[in-house]
Amino acid sequence: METVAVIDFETTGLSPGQGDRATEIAAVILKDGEIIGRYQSLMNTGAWVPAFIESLTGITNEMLRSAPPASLVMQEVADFVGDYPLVAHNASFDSKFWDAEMARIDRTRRQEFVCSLLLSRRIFPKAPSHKLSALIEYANLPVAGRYHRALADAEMAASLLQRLAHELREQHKVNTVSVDLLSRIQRAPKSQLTKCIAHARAV
DNA sequence: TGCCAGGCCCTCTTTAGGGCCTT
Repeated sequence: METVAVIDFETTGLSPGQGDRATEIAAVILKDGEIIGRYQSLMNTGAWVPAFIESLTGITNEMLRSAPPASLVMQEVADFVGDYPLVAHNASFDSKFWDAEMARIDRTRRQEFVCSLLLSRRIFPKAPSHKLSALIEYANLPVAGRYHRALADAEMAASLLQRLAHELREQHKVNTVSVDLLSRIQRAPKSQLTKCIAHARAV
């Protein structure tokens, strides 16, 4: 598989459209099955973190007061991931925050997102749940740290992505797992999934 | 005025509803 950047945001809530902001970002560069680079930073946007979110993530308003400004962090992480395809667990969430925070520094995303949640639903249809923590346990992957902290979640999403690629190669006999194939699998209707994988197997 | 996420996916579906998943 090509080199990809697996990212994870912690935020003040669920929707940038409703005023929610990022509080932490992590990105890991995954190349040839190994993490070769890590970026992690809290970021100060001035937004208030609700008590529930403080409890969920362990990221407090006090911690963010001394964090670097979001504009600096987003410049750094954008430079760090470059043009590598981005991967996230439930990418519809992270892509919204990525695009919203990038727009604030007048930068635009060029690459596509791959979603490990959508892929898991297709490749591990029998998993009891497709939330990240449940999939880590289901696939017997190591817990990288505290859930709901950006670097730990990004590292676990990266190991999950590798396991999904392994499953495609071993169980579905796909010779070459590419980002393009993953993109097509995550978009494939269930009725066309077998056909999609069979086509990839022949390549 | 009043409400306030939104995309995916299943099903007792498609003229819809509700659960999952992210914080």
